[in-house]
Amino acid sequence: MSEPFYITTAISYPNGRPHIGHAYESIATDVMARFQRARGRDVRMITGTDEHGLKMVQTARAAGRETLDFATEMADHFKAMAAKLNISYDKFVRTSEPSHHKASQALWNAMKANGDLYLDRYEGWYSVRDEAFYDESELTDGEGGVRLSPQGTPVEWTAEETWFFALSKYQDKLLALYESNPDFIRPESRRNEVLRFVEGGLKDLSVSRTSFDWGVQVPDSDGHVMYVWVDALTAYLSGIGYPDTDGDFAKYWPANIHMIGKDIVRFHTVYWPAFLMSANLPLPSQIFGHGFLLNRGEKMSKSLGNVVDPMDLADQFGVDQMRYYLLREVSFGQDGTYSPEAIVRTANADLANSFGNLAQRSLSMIFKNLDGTLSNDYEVHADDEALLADIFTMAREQLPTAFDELAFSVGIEDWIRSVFASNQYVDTQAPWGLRKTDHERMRAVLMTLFKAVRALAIAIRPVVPASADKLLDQMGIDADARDYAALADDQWFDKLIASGCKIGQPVPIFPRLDLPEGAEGVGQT
RNA sequence: GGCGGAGUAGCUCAGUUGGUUAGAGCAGCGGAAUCAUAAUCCGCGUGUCGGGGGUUCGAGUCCCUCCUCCGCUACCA
Repeated sequence: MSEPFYITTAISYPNGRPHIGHAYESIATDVMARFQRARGRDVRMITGTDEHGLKMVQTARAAGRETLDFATEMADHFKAMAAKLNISYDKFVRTSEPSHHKASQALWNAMKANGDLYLDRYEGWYSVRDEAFYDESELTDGEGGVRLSPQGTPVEWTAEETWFFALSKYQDKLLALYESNPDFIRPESRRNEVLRFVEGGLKDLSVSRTSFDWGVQVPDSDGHVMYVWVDALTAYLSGIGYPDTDGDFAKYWPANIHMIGKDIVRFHTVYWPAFLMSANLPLPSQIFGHGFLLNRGEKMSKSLGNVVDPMDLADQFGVDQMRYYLLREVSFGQDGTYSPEAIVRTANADLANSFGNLAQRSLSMIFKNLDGTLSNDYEVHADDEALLADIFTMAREQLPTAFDELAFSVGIEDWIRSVFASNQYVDTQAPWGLRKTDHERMRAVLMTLFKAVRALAIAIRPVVPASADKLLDQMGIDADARDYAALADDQWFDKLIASGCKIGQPVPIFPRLDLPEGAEGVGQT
């Protein structure tokens, strides 16, 4: 059995429709999942929605809806986005599901059994909006004598009985974890921030609420629901069957990667491992905090009115074009910026002009000049060997090495270099000239190109799965011969020829894009 | 305030442990070719490497300082 690989996106808070940031995270996670599948790993990918907490109740109420009803509608939007963007998740966890409640309660009981949960009284300035208590010193005065949190939300003096998690007990263990697993938190800059935070001392964490009931009931403690983050993080466990520790859970836990946004790094790198240690569960290998996407360099916000619907972007430019742009142009881990012009420019330059056209011209010549027939009984020249050697080095070594490190833009750059090399090869060999002067040599060149295009398509397939498949379909490559095992198979071409494969009139896979009407800033901005 | 990151060609960025004339892609200009989605290929960049100072035979690459932007964090009226 192949080695398991478990990866998750963050469990999104669905008090609104998904935006481009959600799309970005899902795409990056999906590319990693597809890449690992291609490498032969037994992949499990989980995504979902974190539906509890007062904010959901309030948002639903403002919309005149029942909370669960509203949550269901929003969760459906997230599912629709995933479907549209070709996200290959195995399970979509909704934290409102009974099975998830059961998992959260099991985790709770495990932490309690370890002596890390205790009931106490909490008094302080509480912000309903932030679901957090603040110290007196953090507050500012708002209009009409209202006290405001650092986030500018109103706070009220609140006293309630609450369960605490003994986070302070775990300070040393967490620091030891970061020390012995330097890659536990990535990228490096996030790791440093967390280190400093934990070194500064940890206070016990309030992990239950009594002011509302939309959440997971605390076991044997009427009136208490769990703090949203306790049950949200548990989704990574419930998604693979916990508390049943056999089956999928035994196979996939601990997770290889939790992919999250940089804004929730602390919950995942401090609270989460502490909860797991408390429950005596193994820890995930890595938490990766990716950056944010900026719209033309500006932060997205509802007030600026520049929030982009990923569904619209996909409709305008194409799903694969959008996936490609986000991974190629954004250095993963850092913030990135996008604009219609940039997406169009990149998609046209790389996908339509360079790669799409390479495939089109190659297959077209095979169709027209060789009647679509493939053959392997030609004399190989040094140029042919050099091109294929270059491509295989990229496809089998460079790109995989980069993708393993989540350095998607680096791997894609290696890929596009090989595409450039292939176009250079076409022009240098000029098979259209050989057609008249040296038909045998032309055949060798076209067969070399066929092999080149296949390897290029397989290499980039995790990023642009639908388009790559459309191309490989036209090339007669079996659906199950599009992974790394296929790239390592020396016999693939002979087998393909033996199957009697014939290349038909090719159809372009990446259309050239035009800048949509009304897009501002044509040219450089 | 503290800590950390960033500031390199019009745009987006690479630049390893300091070492030959600072690189890539895109955009732009010129040329070639015509198989192909008017796509491709070749050629063309005198950039104050944020400012200043320093160490060194030699610094984009180390040290100091200042400026700007960003992140985390602390606090004061």
